[in-house]
Amino acid sequence: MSGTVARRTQADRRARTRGAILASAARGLSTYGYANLVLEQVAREAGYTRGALYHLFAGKEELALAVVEWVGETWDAEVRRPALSEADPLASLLTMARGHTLYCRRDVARVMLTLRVEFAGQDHPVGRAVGETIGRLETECAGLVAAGRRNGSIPPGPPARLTAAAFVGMIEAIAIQVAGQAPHDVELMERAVRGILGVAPVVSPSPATHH
Amino acid sequence: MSGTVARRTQADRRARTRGAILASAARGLSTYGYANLVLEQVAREAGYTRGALYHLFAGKEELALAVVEWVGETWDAEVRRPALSEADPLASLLTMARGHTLYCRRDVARVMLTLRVEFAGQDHPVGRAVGETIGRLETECAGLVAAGRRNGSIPPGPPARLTAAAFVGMIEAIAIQVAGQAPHDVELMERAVRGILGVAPVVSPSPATHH
DNA sequence: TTTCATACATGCACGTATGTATGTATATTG
DNA sequence: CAATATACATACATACGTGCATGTATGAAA
Repeated sequence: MSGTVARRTQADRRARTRGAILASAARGLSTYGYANLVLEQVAREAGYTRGALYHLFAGKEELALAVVEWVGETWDAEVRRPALSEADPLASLLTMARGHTLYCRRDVARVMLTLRVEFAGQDHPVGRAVGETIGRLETECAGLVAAGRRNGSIPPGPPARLTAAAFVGMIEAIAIQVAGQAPHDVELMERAVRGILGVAPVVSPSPATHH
Repeated sequence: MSGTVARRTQADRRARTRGAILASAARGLSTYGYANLVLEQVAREAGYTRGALYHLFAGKEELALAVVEWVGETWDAEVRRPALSEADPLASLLTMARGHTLYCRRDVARVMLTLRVEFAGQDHPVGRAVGETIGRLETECAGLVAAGRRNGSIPPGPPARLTAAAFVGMIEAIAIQVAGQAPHDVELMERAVRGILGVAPVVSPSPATHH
């Protein structure tokens, strides 16, 4: 009722705190990775102490898992679903790459890459969670590649699953590498995707152009 | 003189031990990263204890720096120099990408990527060393891109420096993503490089081909 | 307004990994 | 073969961060 924020319900308070800590943890994981992440700092940057953090999350591992899930959901909504709504498989893949480029202009975007690299050689719940998320994405992209090849929009090439793996790893790398360098980030991303899929460049590759 | 290894000079002994620890540390950094690397394990896998390690290296940081230098040198000899000996800039870039793909079939290859990701957001000597190495490489690749565009083998596109950054980040990612999946790793790598550079695919991209 | 539950803060115990100091074996020099 | 330096092992001190237990304040319910 009142315009002020003075009167707040417990549930709202809890959710707000949880969100702040989650966002802080996402930034921290992006920047420092899991091992170097110090919970004291996470809590302080969110405006709380470790007490609040341990009240809302069972521990460091649960916190990281929650961040992974959170980032995964926003990525799903902002990148994956819009891409899948395209009619053509090739268009879906290109839209996904473009969307990811825009998504990566924010700082939390590195979370997945950071965690995946950090836990690549180990058997850790957080690493598994990231791996499963990426794995599902790869499977889906493999389906798009296969469909595109069937309908002729994508020429044949290496196995769809492997092509999809290269596609996912590549858009992750490029997006971060050239993040924010608009408009070239999108341009380079599209070029790379077309390259991986074996689709010819949009601009005439012929040297006969007027110049 | 004698064929046995029983009689060994101190310098030789030192160098051998140093090499073993360096190799072990490289594997460890590849797999676990810097923060998760535990020196006890590094020494043990090399056949020594932490005593030997601390006798040869000032500490964890110096060890990591030595690994970075060591990996950088092998990469320089096995990938960069052969690539630069190509006549055409485009050929150089393609050879570099191919060479890196083969290089990444070994386990130590991840070292650079792992460290770069881990120290991306921080100001750490090891991170700086990696960053400088990659930076020099990017500068060199930017020169190749510019040269290729001048002589017409590479079509125009985003700024050379940015294109080079995307190139380097991408070959790192793809090589690791599809490492060892011969022969598709090389195929996907070449496709991606051509894509980034805007060069048309080798196989006829025209839909008019016989099918 | 009294009572309870929940959000959050503070302080301590524990494990773990680094770095260093000390001890022992192997190689070099006279 | 003595004497010394160097390669390496072992033992200890220290720091740091997590997890948990306890204490305090704020919102809900009677």
